Amino acid sequence: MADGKSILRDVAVAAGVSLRTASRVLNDDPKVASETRTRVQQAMRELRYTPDSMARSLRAGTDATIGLVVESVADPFFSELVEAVERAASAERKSVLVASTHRDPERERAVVAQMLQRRVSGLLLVPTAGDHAWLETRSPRTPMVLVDRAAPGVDADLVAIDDAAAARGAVEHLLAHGHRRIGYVGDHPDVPTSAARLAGYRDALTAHGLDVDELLVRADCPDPVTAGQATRDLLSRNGSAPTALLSAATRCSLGVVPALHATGRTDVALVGFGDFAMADALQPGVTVVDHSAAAVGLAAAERLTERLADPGLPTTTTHVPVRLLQRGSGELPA
Amino acid sequence: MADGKSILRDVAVAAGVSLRTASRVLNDDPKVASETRTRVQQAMRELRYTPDSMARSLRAGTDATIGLVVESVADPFFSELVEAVERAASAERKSVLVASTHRDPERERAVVAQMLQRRVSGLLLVPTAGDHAWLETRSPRTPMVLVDRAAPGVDADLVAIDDAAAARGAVEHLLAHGHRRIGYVGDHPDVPTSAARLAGYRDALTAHGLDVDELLVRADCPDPVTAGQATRDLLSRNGSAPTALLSAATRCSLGVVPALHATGRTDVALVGFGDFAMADALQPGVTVVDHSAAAVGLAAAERLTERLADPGLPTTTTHVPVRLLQRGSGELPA
DNA sequence: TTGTACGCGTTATCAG
DNA sequence: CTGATAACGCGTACAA
Repeated sequence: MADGKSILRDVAVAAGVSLRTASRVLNDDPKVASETRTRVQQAMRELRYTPDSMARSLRAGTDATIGLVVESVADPFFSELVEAVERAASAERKSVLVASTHRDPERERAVVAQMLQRRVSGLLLVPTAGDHAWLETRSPRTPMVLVDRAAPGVDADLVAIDDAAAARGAVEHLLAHGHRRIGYVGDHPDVPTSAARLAGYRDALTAHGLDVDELLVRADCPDPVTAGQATRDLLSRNGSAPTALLSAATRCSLGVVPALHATGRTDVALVGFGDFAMADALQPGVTVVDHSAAAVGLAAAERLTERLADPGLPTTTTHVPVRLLQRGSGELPA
Repeated sequence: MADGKSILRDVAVAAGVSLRTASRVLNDDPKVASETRTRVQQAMRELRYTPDSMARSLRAGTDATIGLVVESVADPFFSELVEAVERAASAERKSVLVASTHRDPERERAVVAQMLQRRVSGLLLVPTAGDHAWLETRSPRTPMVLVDRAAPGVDADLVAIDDAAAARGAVEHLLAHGHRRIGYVGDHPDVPTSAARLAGYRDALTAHGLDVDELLVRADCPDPVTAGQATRDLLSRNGSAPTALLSAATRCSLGVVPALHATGRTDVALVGFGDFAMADALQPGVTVVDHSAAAVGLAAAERLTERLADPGLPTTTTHVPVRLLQRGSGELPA
């Protein structure tokens, strides 16, 4: 009757057993007479007993929560990732604590510290750029899986796409369609992911016997605005303008696409990294390397579950496959 | 040295004071000699002491966490909302626990129960459709703010946009541009938000002396696919096809826009509810009622903070203003 | 100003 | 199979 404020001791008293026994029933301990068990369970129901997660966590030393730290929860890629992680976590009856770094290493340290302090059972981290050796000294060696990119200075599991291979695939797609002057618009190479994509781009070109024209490489676009500007710059190069572009991040595509449309240069082939809403409603549709955030999130959550089960596991790197969604951008105009 | 496993007692011993004093320093209790204080703080630093949030929460009876339950974290609207809430929460030094209902009332009950059980300090809830009287019986009367829509059967704060007014504004925009046959594509009216938008649509039309042609109303589109189909249906009505459409949800726009483009009917004026990436890159740009999720999230978080400070506050409804982003869709073709 | 002792709700150790 | 009792790490009456 004491709605909600019923504690395990109340249940024990009501069922006429000791606290320990009530606890056993709560934890499905087999060593309890089935008759006693049903009596306790009945009491639990009548008292609307709800276990106190705080107390359990304090006792257990760890909380049934997984911490997820991404760049920005609002980013379409990461929000899809969050969703996948939440799905996987809830299947494991765990809650998800989220936080965004906004690419700020200090904020990253703060939110990670907060989560460790809360004794999350595991941590899923999309690291910012820069050294992460400080993570090695994390007090309770909380199981951790790096997501989407590695972090220099830390030895931990990593779940990501094979960026270099994906970029190579994208470039090869354009090459196969006859393009020879392929521009690159991407984020700074100090983000490992971006560096790998740029490397893949270069590799694909040289593997086909082409020189990389550095003037066509704009690896300095952290946001849509600069990406749009870079696009206009590239297209205005008289005589040496690219006939195709590789946009190495969704964020970049969000600037490249409008720039292409605004300048009327929809004849320029485009392959983007990461799918986005409306990509196929545009004319022409944008071919994308579909960087499934859901697949990455799911794989990361699964890896974390494995590690939680056996903390002694050697650290591994898991590459989530990507696929190219062809949407009619990519043809070389006659 | 005992890295991370240092507990407050260790600090006390190291500083040569009692546990009580160490606790006082930790909580910035003024009643402690400044000399003693610095000694304790030094000890904390040397031992790399980190307070155990679990223990504090257990003692305090409530956790420095706010629970946020939305429809789907991956939805652009809600992910922006989550981001805003997280920002506001971190300013209050609180963590955010997220969960998605996926519009499933059972899942909603489960995740809400889980959060209450975790003793979140407050709850931000985007309720599913249907009765929520069960929420009134929540054990510890956890402070709660409903977000984006009301929930029948619960008396709680609500932070949302004025859906009816926003829909009226959108329709008036189209009327002002000369349209008289305005179609409606939206979600089911059993979602209160949708019902209000539909009502606003009707009101605006009747206020202008127009009859509502029920054949132009398709309030049965919960997803982009059905919205796209509805769009094609409406446009194929010979002689009575609409010259303009109101898409009452971002999800719907994601189906309406491609349908318009695919059928080449870009002459049909469109006003959408909720902004989305690429809305202005499309030709013509889509005019939208900008339903700022960030503003809603922020306002909700602020309201929750107020209520946490004073649980006795009367419940209120806060309407977050919306604005119309004109983007050149809406003109009546000559 | 500082210290002692108890309790938050659970689980684990040991007896019986 | 079951039951007293001691922790988990911290906050707080109450006393000194």
